[in-house]
Amino acid sequence: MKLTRIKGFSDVLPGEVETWQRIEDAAERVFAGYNFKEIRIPVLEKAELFSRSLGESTDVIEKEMYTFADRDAKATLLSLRPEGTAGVVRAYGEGQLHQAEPVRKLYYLGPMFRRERPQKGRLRQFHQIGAEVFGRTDPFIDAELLLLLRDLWEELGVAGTVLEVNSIGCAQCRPGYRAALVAFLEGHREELCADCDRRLERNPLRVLDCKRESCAGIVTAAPSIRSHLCAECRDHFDTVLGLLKELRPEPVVNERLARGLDYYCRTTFEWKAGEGLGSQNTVAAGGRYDGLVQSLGGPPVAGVGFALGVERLALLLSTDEAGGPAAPLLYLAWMGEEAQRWTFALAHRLRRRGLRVDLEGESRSLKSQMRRADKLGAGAVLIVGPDEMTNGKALIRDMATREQTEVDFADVDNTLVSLRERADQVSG
RNA sequence: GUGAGUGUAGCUCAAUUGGUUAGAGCACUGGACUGUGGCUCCAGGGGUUGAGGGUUCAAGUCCCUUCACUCACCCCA
Repeated sequence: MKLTRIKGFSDVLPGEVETWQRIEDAAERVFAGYNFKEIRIPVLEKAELFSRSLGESTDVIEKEMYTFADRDAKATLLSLRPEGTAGVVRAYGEGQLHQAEPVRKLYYLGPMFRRERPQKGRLRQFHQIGAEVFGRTDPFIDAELLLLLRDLWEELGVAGTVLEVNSIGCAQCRPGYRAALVAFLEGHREELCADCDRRLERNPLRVLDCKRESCAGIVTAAPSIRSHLCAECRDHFDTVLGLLKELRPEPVVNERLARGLDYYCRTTFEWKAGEGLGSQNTVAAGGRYDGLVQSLGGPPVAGVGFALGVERLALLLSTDEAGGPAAPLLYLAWMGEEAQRWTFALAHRLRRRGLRVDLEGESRSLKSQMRRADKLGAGAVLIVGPDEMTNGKALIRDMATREQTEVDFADVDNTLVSLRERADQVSG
């Protein structure tokens, strides 16, 4: 093939797509139980929306966004969305959603785009399922989101995940902590790795979760975020932890858990996979972003949310490939042009009555048609050849029992429909 | 953006120190059974050995370039 997909963009082929459907179905069920409503937002937005919300100097903005000039006279810069929160926040403010009802629980799913080097669990077009809650400042909603995710894992049969939580403070207390942390790290500057030296300037909290042992050693002695939280932030975090007590597995407080995007405050969390994901092992992550809506020109309402990576979740599920139980297939085997035309019309009638039906388009031996029926997993095969056409009777073969019965053409439709209904009752 | 690894049939893999016409299993198609599936047996189709160049009497094999993929770093869901 000369025309191939572009790097980091992948096809989801039949066989794998069932896993995605399972994830999406489960997510929709769980969201419904928590009274979330779906929102659908554009894939393309003004570039400014993302630079204002994610932070000008984040890697996502600086080097990972697909940004290009529109064809209008002003050549407006547009970007393929690298994440979902900014767009949802924009829609919430623009649609004046807070006027009618300030508290909104929204979810979305769809493709996101970041031009990174692909690796396991990371593509340039990847898919997220996300949730955003507006107008709730209380810690109960933070906990509710985490319980929702836990329910989703349970619904999907995902095991071995670990929840890490932290509080990174608010606009009042974080600057103080940041200053204390920077002061501490400055004292160890020579011992830090080159990456951390850069982090110190750009996002000092990121030094805390450096993977290098040398840096991790230094960081153990660093000032603790928890001791720098203001009274309100500490109360909020303690309440969240208290509400999560019954969560299995119990969350791990990780004071070194930072966030890459600028808009987060207070509660942050990451849900990590135990095995099967390689180094990109965060399945879902999120946190609180109380000032974001207002900073984008919306009303002063609080926000909390998360996003989960569908590809990563699919990697965790693909091992136990329990495909959804599709309706049993009825296969129509025909021989001769007359029978072909007759079965073609029959197939259409049966499909309109809800049956799953298939048949060949070109003449093949009955043997090969039977082989195909078997391979396709047909529950029953209808056989019509020249003999049946002259007799006005068709053969129905039950593939499991190998029993065949003869049915008048006049009764074929109803017989097949009731056969299917009986099969549904047995399996359902 | 940085580093490492891997490219042979649709898939998983062979091919001796460089040596004839690049093989096998699975899958696919057909037949054994002129109108009946799973098992078995037989046969068949399918390859620019990722691409381009070089060395050599001779390259899947050695060298160079390039492309693709994979993993890790960075970053992040």
